Amino acid sequence: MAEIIEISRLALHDQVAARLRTMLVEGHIAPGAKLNERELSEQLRVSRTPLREAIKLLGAEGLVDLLPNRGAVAVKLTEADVVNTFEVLAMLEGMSGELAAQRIGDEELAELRAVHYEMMACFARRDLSGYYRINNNIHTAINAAARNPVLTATYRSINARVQSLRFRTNQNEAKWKLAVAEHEQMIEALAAHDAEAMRKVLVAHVLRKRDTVLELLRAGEIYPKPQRKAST
Amino acid sequence: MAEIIEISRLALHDQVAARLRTMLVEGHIAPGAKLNERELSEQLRVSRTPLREAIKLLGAEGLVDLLPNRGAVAVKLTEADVVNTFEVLAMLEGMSGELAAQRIGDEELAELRAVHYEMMACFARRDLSGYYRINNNIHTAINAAARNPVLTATYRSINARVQSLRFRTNQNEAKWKLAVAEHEQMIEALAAHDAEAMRKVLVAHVLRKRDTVLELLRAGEIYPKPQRKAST
DNA sequence: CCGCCATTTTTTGCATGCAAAATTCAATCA
DNA sequence: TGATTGAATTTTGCATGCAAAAAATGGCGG
Repeated sequence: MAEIIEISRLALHDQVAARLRTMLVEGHIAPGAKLNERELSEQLRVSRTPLREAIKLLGAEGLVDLLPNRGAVAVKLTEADVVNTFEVLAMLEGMSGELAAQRIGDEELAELRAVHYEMMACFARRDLSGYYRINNNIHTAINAAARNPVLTATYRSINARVQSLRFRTNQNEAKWKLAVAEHEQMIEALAAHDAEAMRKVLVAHVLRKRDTVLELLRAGEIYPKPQRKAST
Repeated sequence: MAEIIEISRLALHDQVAARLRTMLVEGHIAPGAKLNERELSEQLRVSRTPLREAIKLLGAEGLVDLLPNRGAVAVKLTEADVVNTFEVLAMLEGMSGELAAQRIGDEELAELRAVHYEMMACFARRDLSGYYRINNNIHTAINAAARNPVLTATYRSINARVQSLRFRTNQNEAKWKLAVAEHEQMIEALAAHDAEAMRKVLVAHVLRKRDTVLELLRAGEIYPKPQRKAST
């Protein structure tokens, strides 16, 4: 019964890491931009020590590139990086779906169905930001239903790297409808506990998102000229 | 032509991280053991700052558990952790194999075959440590042939978490023979560019290793009583 | 006018110092 | 005797300072 005080119990370097992560994912720090320690430490009102620890963490997560004696820069994914990242992501999502179909419980499925309808409401209203938010909840729920924390953490980490790109894709009507249709199939596959069907639809879903991102990247709408390679 | 001086150009925190990683993987730091900052900084002859950065890194890699205001402890995997980790690992290996079968080149295949025979030599001599070393080279080569750096990095990171357990498994004759037979199948599948066969044999291979590790864990040969849960 | 080298400035990397939290230990009380 | 509370010690977390490396600036020569 001593679980009350858990809020604000986060270490400073974790708070800083979370803050930076958001700034990177939401594009407040542009891809390719240099992360100046002194500048950021003043902006975030912390000393350089926890900031440096946070930056090292983001480096391990693949969100920034760490250059020895030259600091860190926000990763700027090349087309090849995007292809490779989504290749892994598709497989991880596929696996999540496969396991979720086998392991999901009735209550979870009911809740997921409810969230699905919420998403449909957003779609009906053409509320894109709400759609994105709920869509994310659905994928998180599927991941949770797979009952594998290692898988969940791995997926999260790799997904974060392309999250900033996903953020910028403007769904056109046709693609949006397709995505919604795929979500319908997911619910059906889960209800039927059809692992293979679930895997297939999720892989297809992710690869379609990859293509959307690649289109944008090729159109140069995300950033002028890709040149840096991502590491990790 | 200026790629000469790249050795010893590693940052101190990276050297420390590498050193600690080895100590953890090879069991020089026992699972569940606390990582005392002052103690380690004296032992490794560095100040606490780079040491702390290294520890944070290992935390992100899932090799140590970071407890707020209470330092870090070497992860002590529960049975559930082992099952979950190998579940992801099997899939990553399967994917590596699948892609490698599609993408491997003739020279690569020839080299891999050569290394395979080196491994067979170790098997014939019952040279376990040589076998382990070369076995690892083979899996690394397969991973490289998949031509996906993101996949390679992800696999490496997750594999490191169970590497210390793998280290301790004493192959019995029957299992060893089975593993060798599976390796034969891998070479065949790669030569035939049979992606599905490759995936299957690798998944089976990893899951068999999982069972071996689980046996040891259940026998209590690795550590007396598992209690801590791993995070990340 | 452009390029190259030396000097200054900035920035990163590491060490140390100090405060707060946790752990340990002991003394007191039930 | 055992448990509990409180002080002493240890240990973590963060800030600051200093040295080395990189970047920026300026001067010189072509």
